[in-house]
Amino acid sequence: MATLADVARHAGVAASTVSYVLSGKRTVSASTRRRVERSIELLNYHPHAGAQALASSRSNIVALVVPLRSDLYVPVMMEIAIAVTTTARTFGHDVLLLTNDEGAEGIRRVAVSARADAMILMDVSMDDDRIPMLLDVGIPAVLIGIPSDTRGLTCVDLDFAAAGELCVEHLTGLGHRELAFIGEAEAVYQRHSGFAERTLRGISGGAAQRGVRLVHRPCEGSHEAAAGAVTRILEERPGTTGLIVQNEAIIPAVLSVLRTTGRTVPEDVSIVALCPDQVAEQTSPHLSSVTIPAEEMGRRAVELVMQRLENGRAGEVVLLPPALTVRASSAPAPLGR
Amino acid sequence: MATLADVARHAGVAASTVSYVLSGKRTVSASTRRRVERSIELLNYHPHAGAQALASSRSNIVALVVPLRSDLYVPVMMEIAIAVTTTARTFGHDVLLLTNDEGAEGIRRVAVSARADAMILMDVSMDDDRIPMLLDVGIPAVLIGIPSDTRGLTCVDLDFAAAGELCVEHLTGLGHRELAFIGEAEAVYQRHSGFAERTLRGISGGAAQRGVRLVHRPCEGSHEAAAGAVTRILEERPGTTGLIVQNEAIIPAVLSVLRTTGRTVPEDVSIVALCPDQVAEQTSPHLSSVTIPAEEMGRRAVELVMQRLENGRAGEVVLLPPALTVRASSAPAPLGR
DNA sequence: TTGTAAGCGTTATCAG
DNA sequence: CTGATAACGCTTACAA
Repeated sequence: MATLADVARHAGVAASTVSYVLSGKRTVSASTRRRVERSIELLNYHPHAGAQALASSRSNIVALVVPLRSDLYVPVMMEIAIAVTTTARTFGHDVLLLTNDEGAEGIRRVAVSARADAMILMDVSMDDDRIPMLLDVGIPAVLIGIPSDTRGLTCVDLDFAAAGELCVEHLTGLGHRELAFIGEAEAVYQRHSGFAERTLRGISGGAAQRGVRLVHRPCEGSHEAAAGAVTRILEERPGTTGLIVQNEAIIPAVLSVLRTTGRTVPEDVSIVALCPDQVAEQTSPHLSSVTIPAEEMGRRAVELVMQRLENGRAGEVVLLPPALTVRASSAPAPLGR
Repeated sequence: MATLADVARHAGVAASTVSYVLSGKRTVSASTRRRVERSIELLNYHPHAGAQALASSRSNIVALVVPLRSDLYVPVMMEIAIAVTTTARTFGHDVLLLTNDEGAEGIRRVAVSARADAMILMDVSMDDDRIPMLLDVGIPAVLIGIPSDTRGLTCVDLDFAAAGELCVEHLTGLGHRELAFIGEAEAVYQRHSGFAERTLRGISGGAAQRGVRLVHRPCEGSHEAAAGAVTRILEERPGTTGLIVQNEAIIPAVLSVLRTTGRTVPEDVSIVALCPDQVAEQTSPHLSSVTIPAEEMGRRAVELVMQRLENGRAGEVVLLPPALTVRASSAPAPLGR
């Protein structure tokens, strides 16, 4: 492998000049620039990442911490991870993948060893125990998700409260007066996942404000759990005509159970889902839904973290406004009874 | 941040001694070791990753190239990625996430800049254009998936041919004489995805060998596509009683369509899926299936690549034997007609 | 068992 | 506009 010194010698310039040609941090005359570039080409030179990291104290790596729980919807995680990676590349950064089983210790490890110069965290809970560590080591970071105390933090997330309320608004606008919310697994609420709590809050608030009835049922990812939840809702509140579903994994199961029990969507029951568009369009009928803007969340997270890397200041909280797409699963509430 | 020199000074030893205490590459007397460790603790010392990489020409990073297509089943990809990451950690390595949109160039970039010292590739096609680059730059690599020419390569994958044949064997063993195989999207075959081709080959061969009829229908991920495929199969071959499904995304749709058209599973039609256990157990009825051992594939890939990093030699191809779990979706073929 | 010292390949400061 | 050169923090022969 050719080194910078080799290139300098070959081009007949100083090592620093080669470095500056590469970084553009000072002006270089067109002629020497050309000579240097030619030598780089000829010698097939590529800077050594480790040497750069050492000399510049910049690794050009951003770490991404992904959850390894299986009770969250994987495709959204993956889409965020991919958006983070491709966006990071546009800033000349690579992405280091960390799993959450290392916990706060993983954050320390990567920060203190200077393996990464910034960090993005997914699946943030209201009182996330990684946050103290983050603030302690002082690495620029962005959270995808919003904890209860955001002081000194930069966060980005879908405005899940508004998203929940939007679902309620849509259904009540269609005349539905009894709603049910099939949410995430109980464990998700128990660990105070911000997005789950906020969604619930938005839905509850929206229902209260509009004077419509609401039940909330957490639900595991299995067909059986979904069947149980739907059955119980329809037994306890037979007047229920509007269903809001947040656990993407059980969407097919919910539809299947409704069909089995003789309810037609949307004539008897309307459904609104909180899920990626792709999921909403994979069922029959296609679901009216508030999309999870995974790509945008990943992209914005990188943009924010790069900004922090430049001018240092933190404290921004970006809430992405929800958008509801009406598809075939929601319609005016059936008349009378 | 404390440096190794700081620790050496504080402990009253040479820098090299500190280094050797950390790496264990030469014996250090218990007493000085203790002194050094105490200083490390006290000064809260952590080695600088870039400096280590420069001095040792080892980055302790393995790059993982993930596909960004959406026509492959994402949860499997994610499970592999997570298994790779956690296993890499047990070898003291971190994982750099690369997306395939950088193509072969991304491989070169990471290899020549010494950003990673090894590489794992997912979603390998029979004539993958990244392979020449891999051999050219000479970075130790492991493919998850098996190309047609494996010379000089190390690969690991489920034995998809055997898996396909196992499905056929199971169904014919139950007396089914007319089978249909609902496969991956057309595009997957067109780019010669190894796993898709091998599965098809295993199924075709198994069917021919046992003298049973077989149709193969590629299928996109949408409900509509699945409905179309199932409908067409049952129209053209009304005697079909055994279904093999490889595209995990459409499993709910296939079940839904069968129910809609009045066929009961497994009384009228038996189904065997090639999918993760989790997916097979998320439907009603639970599906008999050959599992995709995602965790094992990721883990083995890392083990193999670490082995290559140590003793250099390549050339191993590891085929994981398939295992079929009988659940509620397969039963003896209906009698006569 | 331990110390010395020469790199590793860049960056960035200081001169010119 | 360009050149020299001292860091950057660690590893690893080579000596002792």
